[in-house]
Amino acid sequence: MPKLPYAPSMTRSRKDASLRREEILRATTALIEKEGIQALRISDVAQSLQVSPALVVYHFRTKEELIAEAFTWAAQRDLDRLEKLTAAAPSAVGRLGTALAWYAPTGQAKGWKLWIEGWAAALREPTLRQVGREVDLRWKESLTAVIQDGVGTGEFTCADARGAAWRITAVLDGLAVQALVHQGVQSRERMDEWARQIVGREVGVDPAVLERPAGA
Amino acid sequence: MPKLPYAPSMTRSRKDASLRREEILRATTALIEKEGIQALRISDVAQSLQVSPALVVYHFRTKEELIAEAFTWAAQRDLDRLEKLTAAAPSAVGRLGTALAWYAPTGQAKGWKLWIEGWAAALREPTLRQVGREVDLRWKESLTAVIQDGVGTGEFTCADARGAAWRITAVLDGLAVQALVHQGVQSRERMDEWARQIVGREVGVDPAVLERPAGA
DNA sequence: TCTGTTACTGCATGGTGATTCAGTAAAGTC
DNA sequence: GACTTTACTGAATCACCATGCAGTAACAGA
Repeated sequence: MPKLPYAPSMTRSRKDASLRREEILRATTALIEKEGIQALRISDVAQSLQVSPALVVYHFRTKEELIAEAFTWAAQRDLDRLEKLTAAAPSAVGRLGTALAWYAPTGQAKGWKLWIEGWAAALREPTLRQVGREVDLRWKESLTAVIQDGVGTGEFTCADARGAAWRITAVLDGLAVQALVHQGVQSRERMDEWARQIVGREVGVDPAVLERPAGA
Repeated sequence: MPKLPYAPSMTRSRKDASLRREEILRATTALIEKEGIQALRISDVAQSLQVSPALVVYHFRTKEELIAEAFTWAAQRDLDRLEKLTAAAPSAVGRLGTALAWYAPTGQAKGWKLWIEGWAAALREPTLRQVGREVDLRWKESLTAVIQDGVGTGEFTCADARGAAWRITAVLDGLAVQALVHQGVQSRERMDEWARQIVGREVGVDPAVLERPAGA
């Protein structure tokens, strides 16, 4: 990361605080995802938005606060998308398949590096641990709801929806580690297949029916 | 972490380089485990051994190098222990059970925080990624060997030992995240049970027979 | 158009902590 | 016991950034 000196623009731009805050949070998460928390400097965030470092501090009192809010923001974003996605599909099978297609580490969700960073940081920072726990909980609740729903309609067979959701979550986390950290040993297709296999077992359906739906 | 000034001792101690290096690596991994890579300062390592910060740099040219070697050392250590443990048990079932008892995140292995830190760091540092990959590989190979062994003796039923080892590894990683980062939602017993359940399914045995053997 | 508020900037400062270096002491060699 | 090698130290140095501050420009309301 080259550190160019801050270059002022002729005319200052000025934005509504909430817009600016969101911009900054988006930039921050992007940088953490690319370079890691270690390497995150306030001046990098500022530079990527063409503003002064002092502005970042103006909106977020400290760097720590910035990081905490960035994770909170990213979590909210992912969860909202999950809920939108699962709301869309007509059947429980479709909902589960769509969720998997997005959130399996082989899927479109780009956020896994961010979460791996987050895990490590949460080991130390109570604030981040709190955020992590809430996200994790909401995620599992959404998943539990989908499973119970499927059990209700007869699509799934599962004695313990909550436990199943928990186990599925754990498996996805573990797959993320394999996919992103030890990447390269297994093909994406095989990993996908295994994820569906484990999930299929949990809810008592053929893994094939969980293949990514056309519309997702 | 209080930062006391370095206090020289009356008489200098002087050790063989390889001993000193190992001491330093042990101290480094302990500190990373307790406080995280972020917080690791060379002077902390030095202080915990009652030596000068300069000595640490004398043995390891830079902080980065120190960290990389610390992970390598810790990995080696864990793998050696795994191999010793699995060599001891008489049956494949016993070996697998023992390995699980140690390396499930609910077990005696204290290193999981270190590895979570390592995953995040490996996302950026190629050296660490390399180390991680090798450990992961050796771990899976040991596991594969145990499984194949069990298949040979008729203790296990498993069409794809390598795949099973991979999946078991992924599940353990995921459990580690749940246990250490989102800790507290599930009891240790239930997590253990689920781990054995998943492993049991993979190798075709009743989870109960994988319960921690008496001697482990 | 004046006035106040809010978003924003440039610059300075201060703490931190890795790395350097010039030297010192223990151990080994002959 | 002189001489070399190796482990080790204390005291700088040096770069780096987060944060503080004193002011400036945009905008809103009257």
